[in-house]
Amino acid sequence: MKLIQLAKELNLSISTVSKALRDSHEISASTKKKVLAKARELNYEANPFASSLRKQKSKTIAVVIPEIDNNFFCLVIKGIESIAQEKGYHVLIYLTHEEIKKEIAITNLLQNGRVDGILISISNQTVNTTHLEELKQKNIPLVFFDRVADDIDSPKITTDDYSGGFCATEHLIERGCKRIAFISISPSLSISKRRMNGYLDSMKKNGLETDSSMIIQCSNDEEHNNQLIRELLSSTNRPDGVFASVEKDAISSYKICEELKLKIPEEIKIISFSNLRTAALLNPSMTTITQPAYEIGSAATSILFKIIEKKPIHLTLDKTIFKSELIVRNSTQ
Amino acid sequence: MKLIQLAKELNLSISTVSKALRDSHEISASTKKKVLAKARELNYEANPFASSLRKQKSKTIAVVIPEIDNNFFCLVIKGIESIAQEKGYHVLIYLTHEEIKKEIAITNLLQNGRVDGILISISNQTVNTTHLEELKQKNIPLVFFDRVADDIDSPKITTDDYSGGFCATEHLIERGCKRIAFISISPSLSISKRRMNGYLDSMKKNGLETDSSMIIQCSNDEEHNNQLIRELLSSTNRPDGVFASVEKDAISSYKICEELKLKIPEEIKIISFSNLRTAALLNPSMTTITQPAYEIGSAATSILFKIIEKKPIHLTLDKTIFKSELIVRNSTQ
DNA sequence: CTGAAAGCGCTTACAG
DNA sequence: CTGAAAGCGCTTACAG
Repeated sequence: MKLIQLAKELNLSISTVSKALRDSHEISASTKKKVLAKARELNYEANPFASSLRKQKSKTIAVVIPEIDNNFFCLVIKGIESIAQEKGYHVLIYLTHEEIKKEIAITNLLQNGRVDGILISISNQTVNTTHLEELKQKNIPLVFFDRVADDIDSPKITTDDYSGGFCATEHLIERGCKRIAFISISPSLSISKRRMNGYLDSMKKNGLETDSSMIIQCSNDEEHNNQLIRELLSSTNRPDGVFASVEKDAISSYKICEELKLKIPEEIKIISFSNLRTAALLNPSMTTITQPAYEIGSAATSILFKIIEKKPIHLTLDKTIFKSELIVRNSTQ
Repeated sequence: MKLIQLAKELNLSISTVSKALRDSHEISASTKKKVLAKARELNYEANPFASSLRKQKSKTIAVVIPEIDNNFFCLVIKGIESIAQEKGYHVLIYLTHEEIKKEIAITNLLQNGRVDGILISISNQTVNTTHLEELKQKNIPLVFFDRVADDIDSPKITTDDYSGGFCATEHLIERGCKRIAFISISPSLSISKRRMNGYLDSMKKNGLETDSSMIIQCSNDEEHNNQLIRELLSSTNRPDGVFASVEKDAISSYKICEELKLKIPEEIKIISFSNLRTAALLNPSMTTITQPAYEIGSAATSILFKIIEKKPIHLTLDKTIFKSELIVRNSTQ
């Protein structure tokens, strides 16, 4: 079903039909009515590529994330989709699998008009950010969420990661922990640094020692990470508290504790940043710092649309920092 | 960066440059080399809408699913993405939120060339399938997975749902359950019927009674579903076994048992279709029938590409049925 | 208020 | 082997 066919059916020119469909003020109400009716009857839908080519707009946004089998990112996508659907926009999904190489390949694909804007949470290998700078230079609207690139001047939606790191550590200390192991995401991520700084400051404030043996820097090799956690938890001076930056590592820690027959929370307490729906049902239920993932997704998307629509952005929106919530459960009892 | 600019830089016509970029046999090796080098240098990427309009191909597929905050669908997407990335395809995501109205709106958007193919798992409200039939009539490649529309002649990737339903029930009966409550997804879904038939046949085979009070037909109103489960579990002749078709309802059941102080598995046993990564860590760990979600996603996508590329499809692939796995844990001990 | 025509940026059949 | 030209299906500035 093309415009020309629709026009023939109506005995009108394609110009008139096209204008009627976009509700142009040049067209009479009666013509509009006839055109709309016919279009609906024949289920006419404009060819998206012809429209996009002509209008230089894609009606599409891209979401670039490191992984998808993770409740945080799933909920973020849900939030993104809710706003995009409202705006009649399409959503492309790209996974970097935590590889900078893939992230660059993806951003290259997005350089030439395929999308009107990009929402991105960078990979844990992303240190050099020239590929992101290039998007900026091409004036492609760009909004970061959660894992942001500090050196790029674009809106950033995050949670209060320093304070999350600090409060989680304070909580463990209040519950009697003295040797607290911090399991980091990649240390190069600023989100990871902020969480770790919160942890370090809380430890220092309470006069507790931290040494490198208590900080695990995770890589992308899951098995290797588990081995590091296993070694730490089975060492003679093992920690009495584990603070995981991502739920994946908390789950690993639970499994390794079971393996080593370490009792949570009696022998070791566990806390984690997590959006697990089952946190309350775990054995024992897990204390979490939970981010408002859905809200992060929808807020980032709203800001992206402000840029796309060239609306003014309040400076306060430009660096939106959501609060995360400490939910105390039995793993730190 | 447009083709015309690239051509000027190279002192060649745009035809030649275009052909060189697509490795046409009409172009000399030396010219190709020069063109490729320059294109890389200037980071040239063809305008996707111009290409798509001209070639009548979008290099994009759509994934239409009822929800995303669910481990099954997350893993499916991961499987889909792996194949799409390999093929250089883009992936659009659409959520129906279990609403037939949204499903129809989405399929209408996909009628006019926006995608080269569609992967869909239908909403639980989808009984009438004319909107899917229309896609077929427009020759848009279509592959169903998990929640399939039986009456549409398209490839369908599923798991052995009847046998999953049967084995789960047999397992509960072996463990001593006599009154087993089946929590269904929407009854209109064929996947739901198959699971329920497996349940019913196992009950009958073992001479156990089933009455309608033991079968909960879930709606899209989460709170209402929970209320139904709560009423059932607090009734005087409550079940001694719960078989949930989706993990969401199993999680609700766990929570309600806690609320009612019903001990799992002593007073009530629970089994569920589920891809929860934390199933083994729940209190108690949950017995699951687990579907190979990632494989379902990648298999469905491979078949979709066979259709897109007009390769012959073996009849055996057309109705691929994966095996799901019964993983016995403590909730049915 | 309606319509003819140009043009978005590519690709490809055809001419040379 | 290279290039001029048509055309994919729209939208919109312009003419009438």
